[in-house]
Amino acid sequence: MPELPEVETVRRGLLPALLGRSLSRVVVRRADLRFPLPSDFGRRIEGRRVLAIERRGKYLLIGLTGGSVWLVHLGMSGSFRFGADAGLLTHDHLVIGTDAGTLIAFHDPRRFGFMDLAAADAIDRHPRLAGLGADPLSDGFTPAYLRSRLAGRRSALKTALMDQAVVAGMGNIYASESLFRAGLSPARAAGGVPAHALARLTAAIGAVFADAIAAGGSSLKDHVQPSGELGCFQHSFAVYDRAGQPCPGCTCDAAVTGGIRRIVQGGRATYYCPRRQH
DNA sequence: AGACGTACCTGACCGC
DNA sequence: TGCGGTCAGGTACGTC
Repeated sequence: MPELPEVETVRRGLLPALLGRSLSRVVVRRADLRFPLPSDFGRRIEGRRVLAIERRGKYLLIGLTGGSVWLVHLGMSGSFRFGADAGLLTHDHLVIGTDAGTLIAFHDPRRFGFMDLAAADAIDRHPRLAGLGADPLSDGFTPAYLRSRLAGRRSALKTALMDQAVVAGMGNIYASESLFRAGLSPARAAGGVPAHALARLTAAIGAVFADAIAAGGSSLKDHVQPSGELGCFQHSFAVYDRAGQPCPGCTCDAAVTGGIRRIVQGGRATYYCPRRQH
């Protein structure tokens, strides 16, 4: 589930429950996520107060009193779940109780998620964050930036966009969606895209992410889903997982043209419209 | 440095 | 109903 828009939605959902609160009780039920939790993880965050919840790319940065930052990556299947007081589920690996009485579980069936603790004054040098490219919601994400990062790259444009050093927070779904919105073929050589097309792409990425966050935010009004999960919302995609269907606004007959095409790039599924993306 | 394949883990789904 | 194969929105790491 989690690409940038989902992580941002999770961040916003966690804010009212955690900001300014103490993590009064922390129970580690499974320490072996994608990587082992830091030693004494539970003891080291227990009793700390949450000063800030930020996001860089797909990483959540939860600033705590005592000068440490709790770093969270949701991996492929991680989520935070309210309502753990009604009972824990399989794959609730971490349970947090706040001084307001809220219980929040970190739930991750595939255990591709991971966490770390870092010193706040050295957070920029954290190995997971140091190599991240510009976040598309930041001022630094410009056509000129994208051009400098893609220059000389021979890989396919879609593959390059998913490199976290190029677009922090880009994932497989929104890479296809952004390229559709920009009218660019995912198979183009990344280094050969002209400036005017990169300007379109920069805007398309921003718009696709903004729309997805808006959709998440609106469906998150009650901010606890029926499942109790944060950040899981229905979102309709223009091309992703729609092979054979007509793309939005298409005038051609999908039965004749074949509609949206699915290809595999770097082992990942890519969806695009061969007639409207070049 | 960049590009590519593989590994990690569980669950859902499909065809037989 | 059961079983094997395939696929899934993530990153890291070894190798070329």
